[in-house]
Amino acid sequence: MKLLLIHSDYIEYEVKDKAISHPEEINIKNDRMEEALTVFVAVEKIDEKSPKQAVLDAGNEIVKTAEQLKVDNIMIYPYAHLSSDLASAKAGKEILVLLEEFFKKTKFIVKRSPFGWYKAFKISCKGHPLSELSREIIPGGEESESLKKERKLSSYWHILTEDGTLHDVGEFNYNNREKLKKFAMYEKEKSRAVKQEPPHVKLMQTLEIADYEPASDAGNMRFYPKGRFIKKLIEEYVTQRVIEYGGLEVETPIMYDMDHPTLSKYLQRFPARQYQIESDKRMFFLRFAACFGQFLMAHDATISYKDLPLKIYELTRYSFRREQSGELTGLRRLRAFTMPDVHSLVSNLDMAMDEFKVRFDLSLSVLKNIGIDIDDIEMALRTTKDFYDKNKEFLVDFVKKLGKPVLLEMWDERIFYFVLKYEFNFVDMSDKASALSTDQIDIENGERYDITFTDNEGKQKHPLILHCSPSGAIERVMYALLEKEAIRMKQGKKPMLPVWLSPTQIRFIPVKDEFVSDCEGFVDDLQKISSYYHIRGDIDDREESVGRKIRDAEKEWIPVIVVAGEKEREEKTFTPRFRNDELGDSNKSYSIQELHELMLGHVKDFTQHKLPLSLYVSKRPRFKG
RNA sequence: GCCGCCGUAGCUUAGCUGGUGGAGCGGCUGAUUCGUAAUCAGCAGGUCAAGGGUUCAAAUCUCUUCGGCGGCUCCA
Repeated sequence: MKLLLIHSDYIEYEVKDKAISHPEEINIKNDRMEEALTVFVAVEKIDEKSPKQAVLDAGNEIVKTAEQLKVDNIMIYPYAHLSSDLASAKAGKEILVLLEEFFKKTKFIVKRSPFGWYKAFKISCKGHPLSELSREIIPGGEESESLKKERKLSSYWHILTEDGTLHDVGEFNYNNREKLKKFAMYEKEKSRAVKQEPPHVKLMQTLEIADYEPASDAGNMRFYPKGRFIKKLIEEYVTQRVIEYGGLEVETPIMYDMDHPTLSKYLQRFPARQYQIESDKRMFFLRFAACFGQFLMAHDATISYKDLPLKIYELTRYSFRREQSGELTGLRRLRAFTMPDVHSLVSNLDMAMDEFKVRFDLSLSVLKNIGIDIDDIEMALRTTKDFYDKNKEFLVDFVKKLGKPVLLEMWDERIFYFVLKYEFNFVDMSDKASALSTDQIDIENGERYDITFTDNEGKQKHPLILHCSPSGAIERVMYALLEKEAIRMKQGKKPMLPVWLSPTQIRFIPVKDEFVSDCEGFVDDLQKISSYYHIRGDIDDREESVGRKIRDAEKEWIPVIVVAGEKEREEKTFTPRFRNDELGDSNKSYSIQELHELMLGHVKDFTQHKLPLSLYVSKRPRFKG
């Protein structure tokens, strides 16, 4: 049976002449239905063998679509032209009647236009992506291509534990692994319990980190000074780690010719997802990943096997994906995002697997140091059955490294360009999972881009390519950090960004005007201790009460607050308010030198920058209420 | 993109069944010089997201567009 489903504002028809010698007898010559799913049906030979099954399969498929579209009305419309292998007129009519009866038992209101007549009809199609669908129903057993693919994807979800056992996702005992359960359910069922605005949206605004920009396209954010600074620190940290790992940092264009022979093939598979721009009558698309520039560069390079693994790195600001508008939320998913992407060209699968291990450690370490721990993430491994069977030990090693069970998705055959992929996913308060770090073993693009290296026998070969983002999109890392703090707030704890990411690390509050100059001296002393390590202090010199200034500093999540007056001027020691106990003891006194050492422990491994704001709080504009 | 909800000063918001918008925070001015989460007083901020319609009269009803959120879909 062939179906053409049209989500229509209305469908109306008028019966004209007989199309076959003995058409169905009719009472009404015309009819109309509003807000209907119009189902054009061609009954085929194959349906005659098992009419009931055909009706059941078709009916269920139609119900599924109708529920998705939230329509109540269904118009069944015989339409022979959909098939070249039609059932007999008698069988066709019977099956359509059965189909109508199928719907009479459901909540839907169904009408059927008569069989065997030429009819004039008018239809108004809504025109959204789901409004026109075609389906092929093969009764019993065999499913349509798309269904088959879907089924295949959904039936191979497992939990892989450290002992190497594969568990069924549905039957696994999650016990204390609530987040893994949520992640598995999110991936498999796409189901979620909590329905609310993600808390990081309010936080990114009130902390003056980032905000929506109505004058741009949705999903293109503005970053306020503090947000830009935090983002820069993360960007630089990830870059530094990749360079230490051996990545060669490059920069490539953000737009590419849509007609370029290599790229156009790639694009044709996903035509609707890019921004397109015109320049001198040529059409360009904005890059949606760093791959293009790096692959084109590698294509032109002369590479020896001795150079492998060859690691090329770029931090794209930005990559663009025209995600569906309904998918965009805060910093979680954007249309313009900053993506660190390091590719590694390797000679064969063995080298790929060795390299994969190195990068796994890199990703885990990068995330951990940024402030996202193993407890905050759930891992997914995605691979083919073939790869799994041959390399089970290799995969289980990653589970052991992580120290907790992971979600394993397995395909019968390779559907994508990679044979193996891992992701670290952050699961937020709304049970939504978002991928952060990821790495893939790509066995297609070396050839597609005609990248070659010379092996030790002088032969030209295509490398395999690993695609890794050690942190995931920087904006998404910020989302994860904020969501993590939102969870802490809900538990009644004080939220805080990691010290190295806090724009102000120590806030000095003079009790009177006359102590502002002393505070300037303290900030200066802090800076003089080291010309390399910058501990960022500032001064709240506003004409406000001390209580008020402390309150404001707390609202800014400043890790250390120091009130300075007569005592501090005399003794040069301070009794700071530490935001948490790990930073220091709020009942003890510290000298400037000791405060510096305390802070240093939290920042020494990261990139160093001075305060990106005015030293004086009184001289700062407010970017957000 | 689809379905649903929402959009009042920079921010948070009051405004009942239509009768030309009130407040708190923030900002500015003045007073206060203060020791660990909000000092006091005054002033200035609003084509009620934008545009059209209904009406003597629209923040309020209606339509369209834009933006945000939730769900669906999607996530190479």
